[in-house]
Amino acid sequence: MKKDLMASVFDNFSYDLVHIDSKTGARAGILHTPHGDIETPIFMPVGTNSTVKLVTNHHLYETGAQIILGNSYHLYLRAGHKLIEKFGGIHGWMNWNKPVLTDSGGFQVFSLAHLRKISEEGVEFRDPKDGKKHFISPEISMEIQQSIGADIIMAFDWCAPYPCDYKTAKEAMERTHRWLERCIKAKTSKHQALFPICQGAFYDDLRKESAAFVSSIDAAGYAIGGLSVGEDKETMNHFVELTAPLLPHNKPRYLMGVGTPEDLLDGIKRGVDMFDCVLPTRNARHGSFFTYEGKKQIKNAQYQEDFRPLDENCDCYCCNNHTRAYLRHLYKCNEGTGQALMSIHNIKFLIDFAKKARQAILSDSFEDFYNEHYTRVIS
RNA sequence: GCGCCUGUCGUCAAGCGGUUAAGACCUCGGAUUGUGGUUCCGAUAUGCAUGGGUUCGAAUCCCAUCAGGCGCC
Repeated sequence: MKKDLMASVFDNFSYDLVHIDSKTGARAGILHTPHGDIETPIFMPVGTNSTVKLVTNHHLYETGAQIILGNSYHLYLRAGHKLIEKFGGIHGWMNWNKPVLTDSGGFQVFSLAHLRKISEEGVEFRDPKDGKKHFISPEISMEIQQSIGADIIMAFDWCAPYPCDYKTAKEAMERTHRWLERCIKAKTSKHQALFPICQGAFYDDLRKESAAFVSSIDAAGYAIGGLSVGEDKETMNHFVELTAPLLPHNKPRYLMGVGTPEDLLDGIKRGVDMFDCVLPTRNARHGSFFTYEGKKQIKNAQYQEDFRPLDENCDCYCCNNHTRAYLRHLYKCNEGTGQALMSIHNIKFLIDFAKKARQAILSDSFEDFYNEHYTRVIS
């Protein structure tokens, strides 16, 4: 049976594929959105509760962030999407004038597994804070995300766990597809782009089927979901390599929830354009920081009298102003300023890393860039 | 000077004759991937102020010494 071509309606979005690296297939492009252009490959900082934890907008702009994430599930619980709508959507609410992407809450179906019940209709959640029950369906997720008003909104999907038996993986994928059709029908706003999400867990045939399904929909961009959920890197790379080329070439591809500097290299190499991850901010809160020589832990004794910046090749606010010894002191004293400064560093590190990768692609030398950095950047 | 009390990891401590000498903090190391996390995991005292003694067996009982606290001259 031939499926009718569906369209996720959107205005003011387009993607220019500027250059493809001749040796690797890595892509450089520009995604145009109502709140500005996004140069890809891009790393997008995560700001679940309409703030990138510990980082002010002022510093966030300074990192060169071109787009940030919010989470519709968490914003629905607090502060409430209707309240945010009254402030002109998330841009007015948090006073951020660049693009925003909201996740649908689909991932919380996976990450808060013990607090939910899934049915064909949708998912019953329990508020982790007060235990109160809530119900989110594809339609409700669209309603929430339209009120929040991000530029890019995500389909409400079912991210299967890892490991996952074939039957469950297939069920999750098929339901994700049905939910995608419901999302498309429920979405009415034209100033937002809805990204479908490819699922299929860790089965080649399911991944191929899902990639074909989402590609049959006319959308402004496409996401690869359900990866980086506990599998090893080799496995993840295999499924990115399998999936990415099956998605429309003239649209951006977003690998959800990834990742580390080495994951960015691996993803870009396989044709991924967009990444997001909580790691830079979470790691910063826990004291570890990215450098071009690998990840390090600021609380280690070796930094007690280290007068260097976190990374000598970084020009973030933190590296321009403070030493490792000072930052270590702040962590030892449990001063939140240290975490805030290191969050700025880690975010800028990944944003710059993606930007450098982009330059390498534009000069058709991404393979050299990959080889130069891959082993160094791994801890 | 006399009397009483106390001495267990860097710190605070459990232990009251048979324990692999708890636990907490600190210190040290490691995790973290569409954020329920300033979170989670792991390591660290062959030794209980020192020296003797009693006992099959002592951080635990006895004696001496040293150190600290309190009280009285």
